[in-house]
Amino acid sequence: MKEDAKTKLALNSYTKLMRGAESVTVRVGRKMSDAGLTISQFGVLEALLHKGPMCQRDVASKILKSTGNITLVIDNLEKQGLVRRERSLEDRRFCTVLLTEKGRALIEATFAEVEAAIAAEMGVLTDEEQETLGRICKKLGLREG
Amino acid sequence: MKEDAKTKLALNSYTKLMRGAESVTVRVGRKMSDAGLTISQFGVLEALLHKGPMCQRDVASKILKSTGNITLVIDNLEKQGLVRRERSLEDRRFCTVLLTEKGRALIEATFAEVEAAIAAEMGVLTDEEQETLGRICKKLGLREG
DNA sequence: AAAAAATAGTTTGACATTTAATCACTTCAG
DNA sequence: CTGAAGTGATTAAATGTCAAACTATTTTTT
Repeated sequence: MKEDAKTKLALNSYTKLMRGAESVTVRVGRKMSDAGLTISQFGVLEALLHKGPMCQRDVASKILKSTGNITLVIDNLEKQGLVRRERSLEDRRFCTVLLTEKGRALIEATFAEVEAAIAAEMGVLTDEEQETLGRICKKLGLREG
Repeated sequence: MKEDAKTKLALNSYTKLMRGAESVTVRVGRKMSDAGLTISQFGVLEALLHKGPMCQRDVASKILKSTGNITLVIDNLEKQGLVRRERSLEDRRFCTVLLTEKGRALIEATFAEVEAAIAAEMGVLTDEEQETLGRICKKLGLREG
């Protein structure tokens, strides 16, 4: 294959990848905003639900965002009474972030809806296509840089 | 297949799709920020380069952003002298957005780099994988809602 | 022609995001 | 023990993002 055609193929599949991912993100994200949560807020609550309380640094790495960002996201969640900060006593640099009851109820309900939405989105693909997509995307994500 | 396993498969391929897309976006985006452009700014300049001058509404739909957003992005590009607005004389509601010479030079150089980066990213996949990925992602992007 | 509807763009307000600077606290070396 | 270096969190500044309200202009209705 000529270099030119190779580049064309790459650009083409890149564009479809981005459009497809964006498309799914928007539609799934709607479930989160219906619950009054942004994507980041959802990510934080979901991490706390499934991994338990953790410090902000861990939250940040879990949802792939900067720690500066997390401070603000957690500020906003705290204002809504969905999470609570606890300054660690052993090492006072750390904050442990915990779900409140209200936060737990909200994320449990919302997570179920989001999960259903994801299943519906991916459901337009056959099982085999989903497996293939997963395998190919994993290759794309592996590289460091 | 049980419903539960189906959901699991969907969540799994969804996660890999998002991680893969994010990963590629970050690495390709680095080429843009090296040129002092944000992803949105790059998108606007690229549209103008390849489609010619157009009004803001068309720019917005081209890069899938809101018109309120485009106003700001173009404001910032204009400040940097990369684009120019011209209020249409036939219908004064429209602004035509044009590349300046400086803008054209910058986007031509940057586009070449980005194109190369995309080719490199997608190059970890075989040609067949790229075709398959494109086909599957297209299915994901088609639905409305 | 006047009123109503539609359209392009702008503004505003709330949140997100990154990078870099800074603060608070802990650890470690001398 | 004390000063330096390291680490978690916060803050600040710049940009982006959307939705919703608003302005200006044009088109459509009546």
